[in-house]
Order: sequence, then structure tokens, then C-alpha cells
Amino acid sequence: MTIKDIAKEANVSAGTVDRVIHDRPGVSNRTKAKIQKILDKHNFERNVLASTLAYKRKYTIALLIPYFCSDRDFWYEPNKGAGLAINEIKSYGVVTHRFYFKMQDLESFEKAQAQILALNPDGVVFAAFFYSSSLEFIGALKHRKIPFVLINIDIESQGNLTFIGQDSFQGGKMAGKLLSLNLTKNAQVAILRSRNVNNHNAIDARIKGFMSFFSGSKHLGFSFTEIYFDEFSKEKTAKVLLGELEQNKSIQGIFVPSSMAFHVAEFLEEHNLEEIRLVGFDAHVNNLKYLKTGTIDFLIDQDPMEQGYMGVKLMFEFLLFKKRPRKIYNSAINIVTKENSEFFRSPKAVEGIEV
Amino acid sequence: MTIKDIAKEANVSAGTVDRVIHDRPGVSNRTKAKIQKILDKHNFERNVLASTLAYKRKYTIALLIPYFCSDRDFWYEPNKGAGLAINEIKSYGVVTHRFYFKMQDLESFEKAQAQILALNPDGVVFAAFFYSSSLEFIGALKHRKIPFVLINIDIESQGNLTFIGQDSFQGGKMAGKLLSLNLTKNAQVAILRSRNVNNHNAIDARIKGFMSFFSGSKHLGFSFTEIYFDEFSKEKTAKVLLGELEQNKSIQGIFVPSSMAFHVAEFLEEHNLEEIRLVGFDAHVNNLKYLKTGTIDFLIDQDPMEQGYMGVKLMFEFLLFKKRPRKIYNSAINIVTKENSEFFRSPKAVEGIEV
DNA sequence: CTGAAAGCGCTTACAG
DNA sequence: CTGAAAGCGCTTACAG
Repeated sequence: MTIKDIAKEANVSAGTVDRVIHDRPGVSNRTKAKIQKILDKHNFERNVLASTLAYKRKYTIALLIPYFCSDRDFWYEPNKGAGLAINEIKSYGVVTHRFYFKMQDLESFEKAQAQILALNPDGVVFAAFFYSSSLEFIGALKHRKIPFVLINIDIESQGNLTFIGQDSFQGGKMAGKLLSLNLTKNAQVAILRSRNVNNHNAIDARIKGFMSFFSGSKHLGFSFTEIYFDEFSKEKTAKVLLGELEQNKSIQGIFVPSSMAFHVAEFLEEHNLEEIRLVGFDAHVNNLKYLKTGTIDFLIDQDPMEQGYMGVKLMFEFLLFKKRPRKIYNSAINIVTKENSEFFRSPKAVEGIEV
Repeated sequence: MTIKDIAKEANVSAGTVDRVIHDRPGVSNRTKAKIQKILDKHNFERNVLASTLAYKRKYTIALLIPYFCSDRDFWYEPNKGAGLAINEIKSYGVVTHRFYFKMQDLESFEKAQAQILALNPDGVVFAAFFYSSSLEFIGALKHRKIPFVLINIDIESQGNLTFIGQDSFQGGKMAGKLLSLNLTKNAQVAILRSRNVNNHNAIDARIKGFMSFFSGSKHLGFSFTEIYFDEFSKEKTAKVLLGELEQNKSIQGIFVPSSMAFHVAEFLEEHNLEEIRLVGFDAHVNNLKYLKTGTIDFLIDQDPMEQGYMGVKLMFEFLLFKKRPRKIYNSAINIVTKENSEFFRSPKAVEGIEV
């Protein structure tokens, strides 16, 4: 059933049918009703391919995420997912420009923002690092009426099309449960956190969720201590941990509410402290290494590839097909252990295919 | 960059460029080389939309999966995933016919097979229940050179395009680990299995994987006993379990290597035996109910929606774009607990969108 | 308010 | 071996 068929049945031209389908002005009510009736009768759905081709409109999407050095880094994955989506939608006349900034470098973030505003894209997908700078960027986007999608890091702002990321509180609660499985009663647990971090909110929420798991009566015996770092790096981690663990020999479990558990694991292995139980976030290659040796017991993964993929894909569907996404897409809370470290994400249909 | 642009640059017609792109005969080597050079220079990629539209070819895919009664059943999910894919690909001129059979009714399976062969589709996606009947079906498909994709249940046959499903051995091993987390040393564990089941292979592999986890030196104290059912149903489960658990009061953990853990959970709750630890497969609604009450400790999920989605999508990509999938797509081994029961799968970009 | 015609980019008989 | 033309289904100026 094509527009032509409908037109013939209604004794009008294809152009008129098209006007009715898209509710464009310039059709008499009488004709409109007649055509609509036939459309409904046949349950007409227009051919999206032909439609897209005829529209001729080109769309530009900008993606802004942290720079990554190798495929072992967290942000490699969202970038990969975005790449899959970009590839899928390019036939539809969508060109996606990718911008990267350095995670510790506000200037690089703002430079990328300026470039994006200069590009004046039809939509923006980004990770809201640097709280106040992100808010300004959002202000500029809203002013220009450019729709935007947030991935990975939420920010209490209005007007984003959707947010795609993990529920941090639930993730933290999950971490609490997992750590508890390997601890005996009355264990002492250390929570490790860095002072120099951009997404305080997510870290705080994870810790709140973590503590909430132990608030039930079952785990009254546990005690907790927070250990602060200036930043996560091999040397600094070692220095602080040496002091703390020396001072407090009864620490049996460590919770790292960020993706930096591998630094801790490296330290534990070097000091033969593998019996300390360790739970962290994000199953990137750096962390997986220590999951496999058993020094990290559990990782909680959020399928970052999917975040990149969906960010771009949902923006595309909004721009071309006016499909408005839900306000929030909760990423997976995947539990990763030695046993499923090869199988903790669904294999994506779009990858791994040779032409 | 379009075919027209290339044609102009090469001083030939668009038709000739098209012939070169598709390596169709009837172009002199000289012209071919000239055009190819220009194509390479511009890194030409043809517009898939326009191409699909012009081809005019229609494709038919047949899907064959078990019938399901409600959205609480396992097979509801693959069907839903398939529906998403069907919707995505219909613009490309692909019509997918869905056939359902009753899991305990060989006749219904063979009737559907006959209908599919009568339809003579371009590709078939199916779950290989009923071993020998499936082999016959595969023989018929091969004879007609109809490509086919297996989902959920693998079968040692040759010639399938790909298999999409969980690695049963690894899944079982994961179950072993999870059950062990909640058991004390020297625990006695029961493995429950039904005699009346179609995919013996997967169940056997899960049990092998399960046992392999305990074969390490760490768990020498555990002992295991297999309990057989004629089939899983509320009454039969209760009857057998009553006898077994009565006779052997020291059973502390139960492993159900199928999706039927909810029957066991129901029994345990009715007899106030919730302290027995329980691990099963597949996070469909029936099972999730008892995960939430805590009677089931862990479920291992395989993202069945993705299996349906990918089965159809990969067949589509093969038929239209000649993309040959990998021989196997390992489904996820998702660990589901009370804490992540809302978040154990990636939200699919394609669903939940209002037009 | 409505229709005829041209065009999106690619493919395919057909003619030469 | 090669080109001109028609067509896939939809959209859009343009003319009336």
C-alpha cells in the first residue's frame, strides 16, 4: 500500500495525500476527511526509506565525551557504541562530529564546547563533566533551541531530552551486597574516594546506596571508614593505603565507588594483601585484569558502550522521526565476576559482522 | 558524493558506475579500472536507502518459537525482541511471519515447520526444540538452500548461519559460584531436574559447569545429590520435594538448572523452608517474584529479548547486505539479585519511544 | 485548495 | 561494452 494507491482510491493526487499524512495546511476539510478515512482503513504506514530520501534534509549531531588513551579505558566503550550508531544512521543523511576533552582539563572541555557551538549542530550528546561549565553549555544550547542528550553523568538541569546512565544509588547498594557476601560478621570496611573528581554526585549516591545495604538489621556488626585520596594514581594510592592499612590491620574489605579499583588491586597484589576483599565499578580492561587474578572480587558494570550507542541513536530518532525518548534510560547494573567476565554484556547485533 | 558525481568525473553514465560497484559483468577492464580508482579516491559508499528502494526486492523471514501464555513466560521476551527487529526492518521490504508451537507438543512443531516450508521464506530463525524433528527441518531447509539462524537452543548441526544463546557450561559454573556464596562449608546441595525436557544438552552442560566450580580444592566439603522429576508442575514438584527434603534434612542449597525455579520457591515458601538457598535460571516474571521475596537468591539471565532481536536482525543483514554473522553470539550471563532486578539488562534504544 | 512535474540516489531492463 | 530512460515511494516548489 503506497501513497499512490491511496491517492487513486481517493481520486486525488499523491501530493494531497502527503499533505494529509503530515497534517500540512492547504487541504479542505472534506478532502482531508475522505483521505484520512482511507488511510485509516488500510492502516497506512509510509515508507520511511523513501520518505527520508525525498526529504533531502541533512542533520548534524555533535558528541562530546572524554578523551581516552587506549581500549583499556572506560571511555573507549561509549565512543565505540557511538561509532556503531553513527554508522547505522549515516545513510539517513546524519553526519556526527565527535569532540573529545581531557578529564582533568576544564579548558579542553570549554574549547570543545565553543567548537560545537560554532558548528551549530541539530543535536548534542554529551557527558556533563565539570558541573558549572556544563550548566553554562546547557544554557547556550537551550538558548539556541538545540536539543541535547546526557550520557553517563546526570546533572540537575531541565530541558535535556533524556539521560542515559546508571542509577548510582542502586549500583552502590549492589556493591554493598556483593562485598558482604565475602565478609564475615563484624568486618571492618574501607570506602576509598578521591577528592579530585568531577562527578561527586554519582560517587556520593553510590556510597549512600552502599551504606543503605548495611542499614538492615542483618549486618549490624560491620563498621566503615572512609579513606580520602588527592587523586587516584599508582604512587598516591600506594602511599595512602600503606599508611591506612598499616594503622588499621582489621580492614577486611574495600569498596571503591569509582572505576579506579585497579589501582588498589595493584597495590594489594604488590603487598600480598589479596585476602582483603575488593569491589569496584566498571569492567574496563584495566579492572578486568585484577578480576581475573581474583584480587577484585566483583565489578559492577553499566554497559558503557550502550550509553554511547543509545545517546546517538535516540537523538537521531528524535530529529528524524520526532520520537521523544523517555526522560531516563537506566543503564544495566551488571555484576561481573571471574566466571562471566567474557559474557556480562549482550553481544550487539551491529558489531562483529564482516561485509 | 553520489554515483552521479562519480559518473561525471569518470565521463561515464551512472549505470556503468553501478555495474562496477556491484562487480556486475559487462564493463571493459579499462573503464572498470578508471571508475574503481575514482571510487577509491573518494572512499565512495553508496546510499543504502536509495539502493534498497531501487532494488524493489521483497524478503520473507519466518520465525519459529514456542508459544507463550503471558508476559510472565520466558518466550514472551524473545518474541518481543523479534517484534522490535521486525518493526525496524519492515521499511526495507522485509515481511516476517511468526509461527508458534507448544513446547510439549511435537505435532504443533511439525505443523509449523510444514507451514514454513509452504511459505518458502528467504530465511528462517528458530529455536531447535525436539532434537530429531529439528534435524529433519534443518535438512529440508538446507535442501532448499534457505539460510537459518538458531536461537536459544543450539544443535550439533552444520550449516546454520549463526547461533545466539548462552554458554550453558559457563552459566552453570556461575550458578555454582553464586550458590556457594551463601553456603557454609560441607553443605549438601540438591540438583533438580526434569525427565521430560527437550533441551537435555543445555541442562547437562549447566550441571557439568556447576560441578566444575566445586571441583577446585576450595570446596571439597560440599556434597551433591540429583533429584529427578517427571515434569515441573506445582503438584509434582511438591510431592517429590516433600519426600526428598523429609528424608534428607541436611540439604542447604538447591540448584535448578532450568527456568523452573519458581515452582521450587513456591514449595519452599509454603513449607517455611526459605532458609534453603536457591539458584536458578532466567529472570522472567514468574521467577522474579520469588527473587524479590528472597526465596530465590540468584537468577542467571541470558537476555532472551536480545536473542529474538538479534536472530531477526542478523538474518536481515545477511539477506539484504550480505553481511555474514559470526558463527556464534554468546548471550549475556547476567546475575540477577533483589538489588538489580530492575536493571539487569541494557534498556533497548528501540523501545519505549512514543511517536 | 489541488495537481503535475521534478527530484532524492540507486538499479534495471532496453536499445544500440 | 555503454548510455538513456524509467522507476522505487515520497516530498516539494510551482502553477493554476
